[in-house]
Amino acid sequence: MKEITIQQNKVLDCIQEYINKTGFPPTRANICKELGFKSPNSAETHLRALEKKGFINIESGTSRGISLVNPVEIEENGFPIIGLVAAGSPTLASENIEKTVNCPPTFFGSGFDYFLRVKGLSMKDAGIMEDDLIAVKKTQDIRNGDIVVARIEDEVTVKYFERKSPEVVYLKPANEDFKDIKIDLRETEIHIEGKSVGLIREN
Amino acid sequence: MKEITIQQNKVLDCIQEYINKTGFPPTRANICKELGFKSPNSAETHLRALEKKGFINIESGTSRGISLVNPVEIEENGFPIIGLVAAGSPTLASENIEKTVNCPPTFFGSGFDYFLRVKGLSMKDAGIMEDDLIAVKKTQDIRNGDIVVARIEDEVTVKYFERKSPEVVYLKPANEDFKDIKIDLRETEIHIEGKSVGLIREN
DNA sequence: TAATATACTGTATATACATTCAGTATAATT
DNA sequence: AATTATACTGAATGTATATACAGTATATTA
Repeated sequence: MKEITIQQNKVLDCIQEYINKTGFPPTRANICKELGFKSPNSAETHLRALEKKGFINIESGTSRGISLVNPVEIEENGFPIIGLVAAGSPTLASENIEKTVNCPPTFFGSGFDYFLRVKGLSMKDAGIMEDDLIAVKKTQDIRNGDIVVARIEDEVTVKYFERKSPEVVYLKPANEDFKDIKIDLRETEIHIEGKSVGLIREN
Repeated sequence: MKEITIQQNKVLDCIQEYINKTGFPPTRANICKELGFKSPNSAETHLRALEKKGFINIESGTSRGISLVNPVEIEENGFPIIGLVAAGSPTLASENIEKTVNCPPTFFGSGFDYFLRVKGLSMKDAGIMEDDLIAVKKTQDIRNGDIVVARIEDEVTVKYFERKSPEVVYLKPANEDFKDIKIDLRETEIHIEGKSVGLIREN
């Protein structure tokens, strides 16, 4: 597998996307339309180059006869595990990523963005134990009773969310040893990083 | 999704196989060759029927414009989910399999064999809640404190395992509302189906 | 009893598509 | 200095392909 040029890579990505979108490979004309080429021969030459370099196969004389040599598996996307550090926002910056977990994006239904490793036992009665991995979906669509990943200043916690009034939010632990956190939005800023849509426990 | 006829099903399978083999959908002529039809219209009418019944989409005026509505995922690593019924051994027989989950075999470290859907809250203090999926590894290598899937007669339960003496085994729940189960091996037979090596919670 | 769905063969045709040929231009090799 | 690869436009062409139309036949439904 030789090196690939920027344009050739665009064509390769275009083929992948087209297949994902439609279920069948694109024609030369389709590729031209997607990438703004004005001649089908532009696509043709790129396809020949990609074939020569081993990225695709072209079935001669066959419409849409393009097949990817190494099809990108739909679940090739590893999901990052982010450590729940006491301070700081859980960012996707690489220095915060413990490792990545290979699992289908639809593993927990509607999709999620990353895993968060839980510290402490404040949610133990919700079945969330120390070192569990919470599947977090980045969203602002939070309802009362949802388990959210919330950030107050630099402190990140996982708690039940409950909005009592427009100004008052409660973050409730699921452990009698911990107390509810009452937040007056007029005094304190709160960031909802996302909500928990699933859980994985290793060992 | 209406009922499908035998011939239509053959055509549907043919499309799936063709895509798996070549990477792109078949033409009417391809289907005819595969299934022995002598007229492209044979394929055409079957395709129209399949489209009408919702099994495929056909992009009009487009060569090979067939796409499967429910593509069979290439589940190389599908693990079965087995319902934990009150009675009976959790077998891998297809009638007991809810569905399969696509995840890497090494997801929980050393490997596992199937998922068991948990009923009841007897292990709630161990963070195992109703409807959680326990990753079960079939093994007899059980140590005190392991969470095991045990079968007594026809009853299957998930509990902590503790062997007090060569003749006495305790199955301990993680919930104060439940009592320890004491088993005298001289009186009662106990089968260890495996032990829990991980957990998944959906939603 | 007429209509509709299934299951085919066989012919015909407009067009969707692959593919070649002729150019232009730039950059990297040899 | 001559190739070779990249990166395009533009036009032309044979054929691969979808798709309609005309039949034949059986079974099911209204």
